[in-house]
Amino acid sequence: MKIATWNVNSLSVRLPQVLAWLAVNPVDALCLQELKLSDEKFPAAELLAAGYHSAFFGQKTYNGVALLTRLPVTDVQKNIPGFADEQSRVIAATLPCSIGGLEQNLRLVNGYFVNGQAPGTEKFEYKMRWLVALRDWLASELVAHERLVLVGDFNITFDDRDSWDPEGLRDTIHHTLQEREQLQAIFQLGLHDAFRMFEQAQRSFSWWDYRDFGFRRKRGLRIDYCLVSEALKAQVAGCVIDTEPRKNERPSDHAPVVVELL
DNA sequence: ATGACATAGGTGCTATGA
Repeated sequence: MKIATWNVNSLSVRLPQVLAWLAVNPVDALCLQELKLSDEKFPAAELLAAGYHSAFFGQKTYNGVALLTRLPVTDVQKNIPGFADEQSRVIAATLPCSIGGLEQNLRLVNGYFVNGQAPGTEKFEYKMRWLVALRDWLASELVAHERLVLVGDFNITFDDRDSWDPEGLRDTIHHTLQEREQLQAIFQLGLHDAFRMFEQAQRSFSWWDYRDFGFRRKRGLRIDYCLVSEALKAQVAGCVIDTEPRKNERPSDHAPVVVELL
């Protein structure tokens, strides 16, 4: 079974690219971030015609997340319970699947983590509060769901390998010790970075700035992740960043990341 | 360099992203 995550930076603009990508990469689940549209504008009919059910949590102009799945999901959760948030950043659901030869559901959590702008700003403080709330909620989710996959746009580089210029960008947004400590706290719940379970090329990134030919110059960040719980770790068969869509006309600035579970 | 490029909303420009 394959699960993918992709920050599409406007689903309205990127729908044709999403449909084209799914036609070539018929994953079991595609988790989207930055829909940038309200729920009434979500293209559920077009996706269903392409063979995908949708669970979505939109917002006008900003944010917005969705789960596109071959099979319908259950127990959909929108945002973090108990954490008042005007922004649509999390959607989670239970997905029927067959892993390790057993018919066992898994819990799929899709997050569009807060950007945070810069250390010292109100948005950075919001990012820290949001990360603490997410970690606390994930701890309880992991008690309820042994098999859990957390994917999304994390907006944090885990370590220096995840940045094209770790020295020059030290202590700037996506690179601060505070952000990395919060991400480590999430990993310490028993979640494993599927990408780093395998040998990967140097300068493997999932986002590149539109400006200054960032993609062509390999100046990017790895900020999009697929994490699996302890019970799923032995089932992870691979994890790749698909840079092909970044070569499209009018691309998203993010690339899809795909994890395979056997 | 509070820049660059892209998107939404709206129609000139601001807010936001990473």
